[in-house]
Amino acid sequence: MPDQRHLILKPFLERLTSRSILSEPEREQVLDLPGRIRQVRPNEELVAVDERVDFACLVVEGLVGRFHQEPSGDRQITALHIRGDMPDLHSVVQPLPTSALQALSKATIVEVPHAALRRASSACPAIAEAFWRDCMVDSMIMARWLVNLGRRDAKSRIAHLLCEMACRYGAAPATSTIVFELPMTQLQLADATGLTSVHVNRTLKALREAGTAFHHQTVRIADWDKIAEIGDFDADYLQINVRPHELLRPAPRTPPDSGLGNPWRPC
Amino acid sequence: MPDQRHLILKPFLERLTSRSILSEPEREQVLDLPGRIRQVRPNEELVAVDERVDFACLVVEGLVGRFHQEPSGDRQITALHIRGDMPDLHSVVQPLPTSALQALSKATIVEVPHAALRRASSACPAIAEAFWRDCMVDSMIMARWLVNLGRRDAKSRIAHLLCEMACRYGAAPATSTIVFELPMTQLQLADATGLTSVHVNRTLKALREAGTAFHHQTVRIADWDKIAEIGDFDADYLQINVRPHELLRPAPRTPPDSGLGNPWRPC
DNA sequence: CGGGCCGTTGACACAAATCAATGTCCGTGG
DNA sequence: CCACGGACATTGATTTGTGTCAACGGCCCG
Repeated sequence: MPDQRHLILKPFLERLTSRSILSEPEREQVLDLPGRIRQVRPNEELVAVDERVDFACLVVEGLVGRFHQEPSGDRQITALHIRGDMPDLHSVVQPLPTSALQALSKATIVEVPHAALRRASSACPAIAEAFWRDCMVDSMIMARWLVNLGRRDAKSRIAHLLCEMACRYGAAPATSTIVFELPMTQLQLADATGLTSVHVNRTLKALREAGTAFHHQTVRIADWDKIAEIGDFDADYLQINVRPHELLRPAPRTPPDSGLGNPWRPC
Repeated sequence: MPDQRHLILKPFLERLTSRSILSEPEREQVLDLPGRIRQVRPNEELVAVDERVDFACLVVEGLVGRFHQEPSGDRQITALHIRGDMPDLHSVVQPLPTSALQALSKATIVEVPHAALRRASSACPAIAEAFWRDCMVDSMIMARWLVNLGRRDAKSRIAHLLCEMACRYGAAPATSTIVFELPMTQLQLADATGLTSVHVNRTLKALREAGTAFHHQTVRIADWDKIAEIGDFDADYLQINVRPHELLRPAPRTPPDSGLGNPWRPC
């Protein structure tokens, strides 16, 4: 059933090609990746800590998070992943997870064998590079979260997170009212922002006065500029709408070699 | 002067091979990377935001950090890098930085052209994989920092950071007193832990009672177990002393294919 | 109908920020 | 050689943001 498979892998391919340059055969190869579909319920674990995996998870539908559990019982979510994301892509080079992957909502995921991902990436350097780059975008998002937790108060933190998710879902920026589904609870929001669910609740109330509401898993932003300012949000780091050809092609150094060092020898 | 170059690149190669498997010619290729040496003073910027780079920085000596600046003037350090680290390796696939790289102490760095790194990684998939993996270790460290800022109080945060740096410098764990240089100020420590320098000072005083002192850029840990408990520290995530051959070799799926999906076709 | 999970609100406690002053060290220049 | 300025460290008094504890309401689902 290659048709269904293409339907499932298309968002992933689009994610990759939005930031990387892949030729037609390379795209085909991504679309031909095998995988096993799996339906999960809210709070179900996709990948457990210390349990070596031989596949990576692709999110087809729903919201997935990376969870770190403290001995005290406190939890911290360090990443959120939506449809088209492969939260686990790094497990190809790092098969022993140090944190757990868990669904926040009902979700559909596809388990893609590492073997297939490795074959694709070692056969085509461009695919390897695209994988690597995608992992680095996740990393840049995490850096922002670190700034968020380290230097901003509750109102800004939540505003920033809502802005980020609005952009990742493709709903923002926009001049008219923005509405999108964010299938998570206030407690999960607290786990992601390093707050308590009680304080998240109070802060959401305050944000409502600023025209941004989160009710019934739905975010409604009346004034994008305002919430972006509260959250001190700038979407650049998400690398959405970059022009891969413009960004990556211009040769870093002049082709005849830069005179910097040793000549390169093939291995 | 290949001898000097080897001296400089050796710690980097050792970092790579501590977690990845490289053949002899692949190792040679890493050691043959070209680069330009540069001496920097404390607080000097190595890479500025939004300023496209065509090289990656290798830390030969000193301490380097990734800085995010808020409009309010607050700063957050999202990563620290020591000798042998390439804080910038990801710039190979992401040449437009969204945060700045800055020296915390006097430092020696080498600028390695992206062109050379790209040639090495596209010629040898194993090198590409090693680069990718190293970036992912940085990412795992960042995830821990996120837990640190999100869920721990000042004492734990600082304890955790000191533990991490002790391990990365190779000074810990140990049963006897641990002593190592950490060339940063209390203000920089505050910028890394999401605290104020005033509160860092008070917290260091409290940690001194627990047998861990930080004076004159030197950390002295009398009781490793104690400080590790305060910081809720477990070194696993640092991927130090992993056995790459054991971890990576065992084939993820059986060679004759798993029956999961499409046959693989070369591109 | 009842039991959970989630959201909501209030009173209070506390960790960390803020404001402010003083101390120490070190390099520089008179 | 000493005076000076600047960066860093230290300490106290006070404020404030967020956590904690506790109770209640709504809603879905069995």
